[in-house]
Amino acid sequence: MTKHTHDVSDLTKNQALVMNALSSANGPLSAYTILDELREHGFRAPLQVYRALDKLVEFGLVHRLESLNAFVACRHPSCEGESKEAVLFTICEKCGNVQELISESVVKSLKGLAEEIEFSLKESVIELRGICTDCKAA
Amino acid sequence: MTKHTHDVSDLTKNQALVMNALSSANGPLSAYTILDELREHGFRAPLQVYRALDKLVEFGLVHRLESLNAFVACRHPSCEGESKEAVLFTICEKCGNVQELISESVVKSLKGLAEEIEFSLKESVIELRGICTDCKAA
DNA sequence: ACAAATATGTAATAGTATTACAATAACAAT
DNA sequence: ATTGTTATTGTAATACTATTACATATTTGT
Ligand SMILES: [Zn+2]
Ligand SMILES: [Zn+2]
Ligand SMILES: [Zn+2]
Ligand SMILES: [Zn+2]
Repeated sequence: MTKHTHDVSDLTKNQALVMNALSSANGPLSAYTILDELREHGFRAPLQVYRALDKLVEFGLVHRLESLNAFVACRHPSCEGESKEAVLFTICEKCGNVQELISESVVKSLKGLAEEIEFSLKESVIELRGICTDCKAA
Repeated sequence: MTKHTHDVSDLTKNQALVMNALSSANGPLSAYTILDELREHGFRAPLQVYRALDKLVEFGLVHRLESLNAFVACRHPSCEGESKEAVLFTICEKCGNVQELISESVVKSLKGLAEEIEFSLKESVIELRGICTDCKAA
């Protein structure tokens, strides 16, 4: 039986390297950017990155941004388990800044909708595109 | 000044061909699937498809499904203009069925959230993954 | 020690999207 | 009609993203 919580000490070598690359980045990274950063640590092929990413996403430590084809370290205390239905991102189209949030009100309306149309919701992809506060000011 | 409404009669030859391919499909198609279908009509290169898709998406006649890397004809009377903030999709992970919806309640909570965090929302990507009614029954 | 399961290495390939440049067609204004 | 302008199309090459297939190594449980 797999454990239901995960921290860095649970990770394999490659997973830890990828996790570290994402954690120390100030925003989302593409798989190939991660690969390039980890070549000095022995990475040679995309699959090494993709395999690690698969696991990290499964563990809830990393999120995939579908509209960017990129990955970002989770900034929440716990996005594991059920909260995959809930997490959402804002993406600034000017500066690229990405913010991770959970909105109870959004979750509620989505679950209500799903129930209404009898759709068995497993996971929500919610990516809000626009201009962030900082860029509006400037 | 560009017109604010678009129907098939406004479209260029390539745009019309791509629109027709998507309209007659019963679900989303990838750009390369469209290309293959249109080879018999003279299409030779991906760019012919992507250029048409760009315009069709801009017109609101076609939506891009980010989590599928695919495109689908709009099934709504009018998804043009402001409603890009509002449209959402359910995607059945079993049968691949895609449904396009607008939920006032979801729109409202998203706009409320955006206002709260002072994010200037231009467009929402909302793709709900799960199991559709038909597949639950079976 | 042994078997089973998990993780890793490597190469090849498949799938998605854009850049660059040339040619053509559509359109408006002389 | 001719010119200048813009939008559209054609084509090739390239870049970016992700998976399949197969071999090897490591970890885990007994
Ligand atoms: Zn998270
Ligand atoms: Zn910004
Ligand atoms: Zn629509
Ligand atoms: Zn289904």
